[in-house]
Amino acid sequence: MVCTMEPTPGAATPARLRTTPSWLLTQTAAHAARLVAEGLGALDARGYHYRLLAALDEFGPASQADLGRRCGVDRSDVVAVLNELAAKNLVRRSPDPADRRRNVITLTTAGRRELHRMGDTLDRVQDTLLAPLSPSERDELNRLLTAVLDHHSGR
Amino acid sequence: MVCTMEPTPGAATPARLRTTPSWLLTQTAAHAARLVAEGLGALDARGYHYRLLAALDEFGPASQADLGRRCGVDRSDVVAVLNELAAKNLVRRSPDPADRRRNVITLTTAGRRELHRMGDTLDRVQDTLLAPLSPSERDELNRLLTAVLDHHSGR
DNA sequence: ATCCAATGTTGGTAGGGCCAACATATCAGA
DNA sequence: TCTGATATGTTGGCCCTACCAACATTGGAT
Repeated sequence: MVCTMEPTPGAATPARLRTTPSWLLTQTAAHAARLVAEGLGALDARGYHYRLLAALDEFGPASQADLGRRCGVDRSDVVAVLNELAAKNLVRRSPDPADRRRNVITLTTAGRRELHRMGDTLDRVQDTLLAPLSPSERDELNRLLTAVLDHHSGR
Repeated sequence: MVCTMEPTPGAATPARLRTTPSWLLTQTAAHAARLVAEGLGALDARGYHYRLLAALDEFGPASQADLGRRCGVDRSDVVAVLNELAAKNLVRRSPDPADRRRNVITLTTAGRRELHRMGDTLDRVQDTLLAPLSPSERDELNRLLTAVLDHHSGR
């Protein structure tokens, strides 16, 4: 879905906007989000799902709070996403014997399989997104964005 | 207020995410949006308000449909934002004698003044956002984002 | 014991980005 | 000139990401 409400061709966008980094960033991100939504949507998933599955795959079983911290997802949102993932048997949620406050979230085999499928479609999405950039330009973009991101994070 | 639900320091973010352009983009954009919201919020405004005012200032009076097309804002959202701007006397909405379907939206003196105030705070926001980048890096980022944006737009 | 911190949950909120439908008005072609 | 396709302003609604507040339960530290 999403047909993007971007400035329509034929109607010039104000220069004040075109030259503002925050505008460039949010507009480009909107395109990225749209493409990601389309890609993951075909797999009946959203960005949040991929994030959590990726963290589970890379770091192994974890508590919900850990997952949220790693992926930048609020605790309350983690709950909802995990409910959905668990309903599809992509993860298992079991109480942590060592700390009864926690749940241990484990990636299932089906979950790992889905993760890979999502990863593949996301790879294609990146390519579509960055189509106009050369490999070195893509690297440079990644570098700059990472710098900004690191700066505004805990570091 | 938005305190950003970013990956918490101490908890590593999955490499799969850290190296994915679309993730870098949306996360950075989230920071940008947060900073913009804080800045404009202090002036009791939002991004949409700035966009429309900027277009009016740069291109003069326009119809609502034109404004929406120029700024990438849906017609229905333009209505709401214009209601708010008109309530504050920042714009005037009058029927177009030449085409009775349209309204002619005009920037008022107060509107132009507010626009400048917003522009000033947004300038500061850009500086905060891009703090870790050198001037040439900022230019490069702008260039790359513009390329991606142009590619995915009407061109 | 006590108090503070962390965890999982529920239930909101806000902004940006859309869509469908409608009445009214315009315009181009038959 | 009649007519069907289009454009415009409006209303009402939906979704996703990003948060926040509050609460009960469980751990930890003192």
